[in-house]
Amino acid sequence: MLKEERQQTILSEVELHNRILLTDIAETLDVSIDTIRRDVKELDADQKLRKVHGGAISLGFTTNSARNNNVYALDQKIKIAEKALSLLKDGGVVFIDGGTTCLELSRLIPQTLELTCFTLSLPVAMVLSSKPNLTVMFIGGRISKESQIAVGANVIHNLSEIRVDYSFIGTGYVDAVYGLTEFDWDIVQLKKAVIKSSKKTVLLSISKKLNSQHRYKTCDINAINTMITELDPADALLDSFKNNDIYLL
Amino acid sequence: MLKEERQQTILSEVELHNRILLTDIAETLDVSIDTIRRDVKELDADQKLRKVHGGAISLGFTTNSARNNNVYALDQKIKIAEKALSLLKDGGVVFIDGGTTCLELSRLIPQTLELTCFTLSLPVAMVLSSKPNLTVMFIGGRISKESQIAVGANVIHNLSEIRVDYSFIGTGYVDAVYGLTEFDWDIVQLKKAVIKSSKKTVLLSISKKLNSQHRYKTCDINAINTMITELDPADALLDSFKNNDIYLL
DNA sequence: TTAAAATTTGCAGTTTTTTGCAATATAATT
DNA sequence: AATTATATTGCAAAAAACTGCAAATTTTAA
Repeated sequence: MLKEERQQTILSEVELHNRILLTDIAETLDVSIDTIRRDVKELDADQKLRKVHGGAISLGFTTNSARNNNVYALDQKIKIAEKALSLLKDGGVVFIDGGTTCLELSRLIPQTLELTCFTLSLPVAMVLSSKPNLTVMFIGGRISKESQIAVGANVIHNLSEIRVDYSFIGTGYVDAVYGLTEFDWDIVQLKKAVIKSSKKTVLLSISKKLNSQHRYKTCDINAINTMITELDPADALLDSFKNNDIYLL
Repeated sequence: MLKEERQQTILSEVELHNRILLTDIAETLDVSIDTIRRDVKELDADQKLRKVHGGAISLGFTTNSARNNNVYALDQKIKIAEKALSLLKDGGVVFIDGGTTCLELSRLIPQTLELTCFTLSLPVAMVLSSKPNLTVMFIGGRISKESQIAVGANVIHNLSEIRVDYSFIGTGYVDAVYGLTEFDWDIVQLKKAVIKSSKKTVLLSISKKLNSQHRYKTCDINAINTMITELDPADALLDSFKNNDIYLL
C-alpha cells in the first residue's frame, strides 16, 4: 500500500467519524502505529486534520470558513485588537462581543493563552473554538440574521447569571457627552446586560466613531473602564474623553 | 515498444485502478524500473497523474478526497439532504444536528421555506442565519472544539424545555442490532436529549456508516422514525433495517 | 544509404525515504 | 505515586529515487 493511499484513508476516516484513534487505524490498515503516527503528523502539518493525544480529529469548518476580507478599516481594527490583547491574562474570564473589531481580537488571541470566553456572536465563537486553550461558552438564543449574534430575553437572562472579569464590547456610536448609543433598541438591552455582568468593561472603537450619537443609549461614557482606539492615547482627538476617569489605551 | 505507447498504458492503468506501483508496471511492460520512473516523472510534469513514492495515483483520486475544503462523500450527503428536505414544511419547528450531512441539509433549505430551526452547531447556525425566512434558535453552552457544537448539562437542560416536530440527527455509527452508537459519551447524552425533545427523529447517515458500532449507545434503532441514506430504500444493504418499523427514505 | 547527432534505455553506485523496532520520555488515569 | 497509554527519538534494514555514464536506438541530414 502506498503511503499516499494510506493517508487518504486516514483522512477519509477522520472526515467520516470526526475523530479516530491511531491504534484503530493502525489495525485496520495493518501497519505499525509508528507509521500511522507519522502520517497523522504530516497531515496535521498540512492542515488536513488535527492531531490530538491518541488520535486525530477533523478540522471541521474553521479553516474553510471564508474570512471576510473586506472589513472596513481592518488595519485599524487589528491595531485596536492588539492593544486589547495586553489586557488578557491566563485564567481570566472574559466576554467578547460581536462586530468586526471583536472578531479581530478573537483571531489574535494566542494559541497559548488560557481563558474562558463568553460570547453571543456566531463568528466570534467559531474563531474562538479553534484556539486550543480557550473554554468557549456560547450564550444561546434567537440568532439575529444581520449581526449573527444571539438576541432576546433569554440571552439577557443568561447574561444575568454570569460574571466576567472583562467584557470587550463594540458600539455603534460613542460620544464623550452622550455616551454609547445604538441604532437598535434590542442591541442596547443586550449591551446593558453585558456591562452589568462585567467587573470591567473595555470599549473597542475606531476613531471614526468618536463624537457620534444615535437614538438609543447603552450607557454613559464613564460606565466604560477602558477605551481602546487605534490612536495614540495622547492624540488630540481623544481630548474630550480625558476628563472622565476612563483609561485610554 | 514505443515510449508513447508505454506512457499511454501507464496512464490507463492509473485511471483504471486509481493507483499503480512502479514495480508492477515495470514488470508487466517488461522494461526497467528506471524507464518507468522516468515516464511517470514526465506524466507528472504534464499533470497527467501524480507521482508518489513507490508509484503514482490518479489526479481524480487526489482532488476528490484530498481537496482541503471537500467534505468526505459530499455528493452522497447532498443526496441525503435532498431527501430530508421533503420532510420540511412551512411553519414547522425542527432541530438540526451538527455534522457535515446536517450542514448540507441546512445549506439546501430553500430561501422561501418558513421554519423555526433549533441547533447547537455553530456552522449550522451560521448557514441557517443566512436564510431570510428562518427563525434560528441557538442552544447555548460550552462549545466543543472538535465538533463546534454546544455541549454540557446546560444544553441538555435547554433541550428539555423545547419540543420540535422533527429532529434531524447524524450519528457516528449505526447498526440494526446495536442501534446508534458514538465514540464520545457527552455526545450520546446530547443526542438522547434531542431525541427526547422531538416528536419524530430522522437519522441522516451515509451507507458507509451502516453496520458499524462503537463504545457508547445513543438509542435503539427503533427509536428512529425515519432513516435516510443515499441508497434507494429497496437496496439490499438496508435489508437488516427493514424488519424494524423505521421508515426508509 | 550512411554517418553524425540526439534521444532513450539500462546499469551501477550513491543518496534519500520509508518503515518497524526498541529505548526512553511524556501524558493520562487510577 | 504507580500504572498504563501515548509520544518521541535514534537506529537499522529495505525500498525507492537520483546521478552519471555507456550502450542502444531513433532521428536528422548529406
